[in-house]
Amino acid sequence: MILEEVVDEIDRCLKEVLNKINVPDSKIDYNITEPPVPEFGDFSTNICFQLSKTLKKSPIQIAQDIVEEALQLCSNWNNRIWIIRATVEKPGFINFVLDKEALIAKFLQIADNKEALLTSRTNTQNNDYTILIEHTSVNPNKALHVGHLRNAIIGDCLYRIFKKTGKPVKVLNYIDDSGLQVADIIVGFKYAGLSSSEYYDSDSKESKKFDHYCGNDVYVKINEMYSNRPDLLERRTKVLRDLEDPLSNTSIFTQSIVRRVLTDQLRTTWNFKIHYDILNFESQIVQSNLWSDLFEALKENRIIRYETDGKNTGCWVYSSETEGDKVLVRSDATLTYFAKDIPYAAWKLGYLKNPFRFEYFATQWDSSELYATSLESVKSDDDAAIRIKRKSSYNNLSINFDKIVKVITIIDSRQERLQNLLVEILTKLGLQSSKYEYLGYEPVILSKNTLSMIGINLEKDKAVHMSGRKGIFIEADLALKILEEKSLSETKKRNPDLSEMQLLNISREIAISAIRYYFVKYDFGKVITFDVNESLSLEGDTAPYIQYAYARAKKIKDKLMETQPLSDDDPNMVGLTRSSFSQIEIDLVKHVCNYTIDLNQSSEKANPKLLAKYLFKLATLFNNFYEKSPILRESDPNLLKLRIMILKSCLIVFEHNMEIIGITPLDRM
RNA sequence: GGGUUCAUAGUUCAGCUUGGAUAGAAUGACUGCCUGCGAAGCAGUUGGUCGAGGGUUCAAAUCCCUCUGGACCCGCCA
Repeated sequence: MILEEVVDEIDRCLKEVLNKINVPDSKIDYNITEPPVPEFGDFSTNICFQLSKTLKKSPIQIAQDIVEEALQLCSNWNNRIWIIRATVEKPGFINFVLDKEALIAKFLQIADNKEALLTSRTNTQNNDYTILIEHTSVNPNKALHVGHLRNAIIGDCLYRIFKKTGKPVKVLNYIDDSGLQVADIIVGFKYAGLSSSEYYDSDSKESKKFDHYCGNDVYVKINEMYSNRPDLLERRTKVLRDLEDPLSNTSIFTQSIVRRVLTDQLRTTWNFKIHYDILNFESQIVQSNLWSDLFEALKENRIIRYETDGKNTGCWVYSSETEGDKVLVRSDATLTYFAKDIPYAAWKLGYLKNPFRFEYFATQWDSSELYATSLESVKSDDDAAIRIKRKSSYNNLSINFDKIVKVITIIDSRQERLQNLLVEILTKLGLQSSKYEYLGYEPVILSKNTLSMIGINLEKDKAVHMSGRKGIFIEADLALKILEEKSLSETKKRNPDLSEMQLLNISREIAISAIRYYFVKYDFGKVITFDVNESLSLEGDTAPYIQYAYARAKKIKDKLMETQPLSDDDPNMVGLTRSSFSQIEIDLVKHVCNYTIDLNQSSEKANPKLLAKYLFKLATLFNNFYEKSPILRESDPNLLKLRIMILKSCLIVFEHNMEIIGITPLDRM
């Protein structure tokens, strides 16, 4: 907030200078940034380099002219409140020095004001729109592995960023309950003699979670069996066909299996504090009229064509300029995977009439309600096989599809190509393609060490991709468990006075936070090599480091409250001069004041990584401050007041930012 | 073959969108600091011709081209 004003002030001065020397400011693309080292001041501009061509003078000459003459004549410069002086530095930079006393004085006025610290002045108040985020979308035939977790956590952080910056947002989770992978386990249960009842009670502590059982045993086993049991492959084809009829025995059985797996999957994601609003079931999208409506539109607009010769004879095909031909409808009239995505996307953007109602599905960890798509026609209350805990009526949730301004889908980068095609088609249908964004991230792969832990030994020192089919994966639940144990032993050492229950709670929160932080701090374009030992660390650039800094801050505040209730009199600068506060305090104040800028950027770029970086730096600066600026034994009352205000502001920003990343603030750890 | 993407310290990564001053963290190794607001911490040392070559520019890790190496995508699979 404050720093935005400072930059504005500099900008106003520079604009006036440009005006004086008759250069239109639109022609000059300069910036105002923080210089690399503190000796160069607090802000810096490259404007002289940009001017040197048009003015035909050397940058350093221009810099001197500006600083010594032009600036002195500016009305803005004479009325300035933040900048003490401007200096010229060798190649041609102009550096500005911030008035630290002014900064601190202003800071003291807002340091315990949440509004001022957390709200950007650029925030608009128009809430008449909705953003959709779709993430997780794991096939309901297996447990989530750490790769799925990356998807879910990125998506969830985005949701939290939008929510915290006041943007209306809903989270979707697409459930492919009629695809090949689900069919695989159904074949396992129905035709390969694998039991589906053995693990029925997923609440019992003894039994394995049903999603683990399906993914680990059934799915892997059935895929092994296919190679010498061709009859099972035929069965699968039949299962897939049966699934097209929602009232078939196979469908009803499948629905019950899918619900059980899905419930266990959600249990995992809820452990990681991930929020959803709607589950979209593919089977219902297939049953709805979305496809037929869209199919007509595609034909009418001549976007697809029926192939009468060549290798795609008998298929409906889309021809892309860049990607060649893509089959949408096979010669046996079934839809390809890609085809199913189009009406779905078009529906999300409000292009097709919404056929669904949203039915209560469950209450989540944050006590919000989760809904599922529902088609009135196929839903009957005596449908005993569909185990849904019916609450009351259908709709506490309403989405106005006319107000959707953006749909963001979080996908594995391997799907990016298909998504490109999808956008192409949407554009041809007349939809604004900028509304449909997909955010591709590189996958999570497993290190050699980790592979050998799950019984796979490689001769070469290489990491490999996870594969549900081959049983090569680390489940999200397992990663959490490993880290929980690791942090429990640490927590135990440090807190001998706490009960077992308290220790378990604390170590659990640490583990969840550590994993969430780990998956957001990397760039989307980076392949993450997951290693059970190295990835699950508790020191350095990790969530526990941040939590530790927070716990220190919180402890001081609690002690202050006990000993000397904070006085409410107006904090001011009386007795405080530049020499009384240190560089560390200024750096920390500047960083705190910078929060809204980073928050905005993170929101605009849809990138939570920036806030992870911000948070880590905040913790580092706070730890510095903690070491060098004692609070409880500070005797100078003015300095004490300043430090208390810094402490308070840090706590506010810590809590806000930690909630976005999903790091639990702990008083003790 | 066509396309996407990555390459920066022993290791894992920031920085590249929008070129700017001495390329930053973390971790590892080595060394200090707990009778002091919690040492999951702080301070210090070590460690990089930013994959190679060329081009544009006053200025290139950053932009453009070529090459090398890795990953991924390119089915009437999903």
